[in-house]
Amino acid sequence: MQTGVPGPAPMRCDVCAIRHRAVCGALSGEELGMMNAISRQRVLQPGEPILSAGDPISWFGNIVTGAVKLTKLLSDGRQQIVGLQFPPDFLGRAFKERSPYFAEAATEVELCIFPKPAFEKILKEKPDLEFRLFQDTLDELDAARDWMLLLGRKTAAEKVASFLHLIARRSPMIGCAHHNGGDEIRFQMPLNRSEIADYLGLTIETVSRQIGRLKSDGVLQLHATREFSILDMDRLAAVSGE
Amino acid sequence: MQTGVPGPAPMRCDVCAIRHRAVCGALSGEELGMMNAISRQRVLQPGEPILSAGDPISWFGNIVTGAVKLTKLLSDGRQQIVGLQFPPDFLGRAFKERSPYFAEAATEVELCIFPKPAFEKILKEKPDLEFRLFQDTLDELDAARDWMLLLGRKTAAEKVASFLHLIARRSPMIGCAHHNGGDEIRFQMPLNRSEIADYLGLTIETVSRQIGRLKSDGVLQLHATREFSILDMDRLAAVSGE
DNA sequence: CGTTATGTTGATAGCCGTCAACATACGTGG
DNA sequence: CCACGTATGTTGACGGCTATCAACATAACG
Repeated sequence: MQTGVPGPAPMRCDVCAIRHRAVCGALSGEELGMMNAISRQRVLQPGEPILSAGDPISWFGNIVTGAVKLTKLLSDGRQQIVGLQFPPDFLGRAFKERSPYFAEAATEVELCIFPKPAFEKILKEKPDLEFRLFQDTLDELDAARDWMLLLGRKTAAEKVASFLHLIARRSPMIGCAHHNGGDEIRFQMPLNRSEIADYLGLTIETVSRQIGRLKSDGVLQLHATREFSILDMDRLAAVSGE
Repeated sequence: MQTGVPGPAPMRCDVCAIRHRAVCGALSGEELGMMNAISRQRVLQPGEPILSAGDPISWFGNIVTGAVKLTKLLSDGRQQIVGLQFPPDFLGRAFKERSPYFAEAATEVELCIFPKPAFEKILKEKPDLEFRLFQDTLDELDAARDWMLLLGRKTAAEKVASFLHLIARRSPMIGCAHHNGGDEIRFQMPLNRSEIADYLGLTIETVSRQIGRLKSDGVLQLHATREFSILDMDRLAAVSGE
């Protein structure tokens, strides 16, 4: 049980839900003790900023629960979400002084954070940790390229379907899945309509209309604005283009 | 001087144009000898395929000269260029059995290639090399996210201006810059109109029209369809959105 | 010089953005 | 608990940007 008091707690890592899936999975017992010593828990509310573009980076972190969005802005305010991260993703741009994007809590978020210098020291001493981060970065790059295909070439209908398919598939890992006995996939949407639009390069109105169309087509059901049930996963996949 | 005969040539690396800027820059003399021993030169013609999505990856490479495009396809043939690589970029998806994208020569390309197993062996033994690749991957991820902003939120005019600005800025490094005495930036476009369209998420007609508009606005001049001079770099930057 | 690939320009259509009105959910304080 | 205000989401009408279709021009190449 945790104390609720911030600061290092003895062997907090032992009960950590993402212990093995996060980058920490690359560390052995002793090394984990070092991480435990320098790490702290932090809870963020929806909309709370984590990093601002151009900000000096002073710490890194793992997402324990919740969803974090990475955004970029044009000077006139147009916005694009360039990354959406969930447990057990690593947060922060290593080896760079300043963040190239904004990071913001989309839902309530629990982070396990560690100071940049201390983490970079461990990184230098533990090649396995660096290797793990490298792997994760390669996977992120693959995901970014998949998204470039979506942004550049898919229609609004395909974009929305692709996004819902993505969230539905990953909902158990994300921690937003709801089960109601049947085998339909039910989850709570971690983003509001405006954020979905910013992720897909669309407007809120178009997102709303496309969700409405999928609803009237019987592909999904809305229990509340953010409570989705996918009734026909195959059809959702078919509509998503690929 | 090279012999033209494929296969390892004694100390080819010593005269390599990208020796210090490529990942090889992380290697010392002895290690470079190992790379030299396993590497071969390969020349590709424009349009020649390098990797197909889903293909088993059997080798990696550095781009010595030319431009390589990474593309992804939807099942109905829609295409998106998800990466554009120039000297001294590294080519290939490390730690994955199969390529997540197609790679194809855009111009004539000189590669320095090495077998995957041999390279991965050196990678395991030389943390500096892995670190260098990691850095490059992080930079690629940053670039991919910049492009996501362009694809999702920029207008056709801004997309074309951004792209021309990118090529103009990097033309010296890319090796397509032409100097004609004055300080105007002149270069040979490494992509044809269709490829530019696939990079920007547009059609060839829209690309052509936007280039035409920049021409009649006095921002640039066309000496041939692929010979550009940027007359007003500041205005090009201004039109590109950011 | 003919043939094909590449690029340009014009006319038209449609998808999606914009503007606007309305609906619903949420929170706060009376 | 209800009244009110605000934030979020939906729906409709309309317009503009960009895709599509088509014709033509230019370049590349044998």
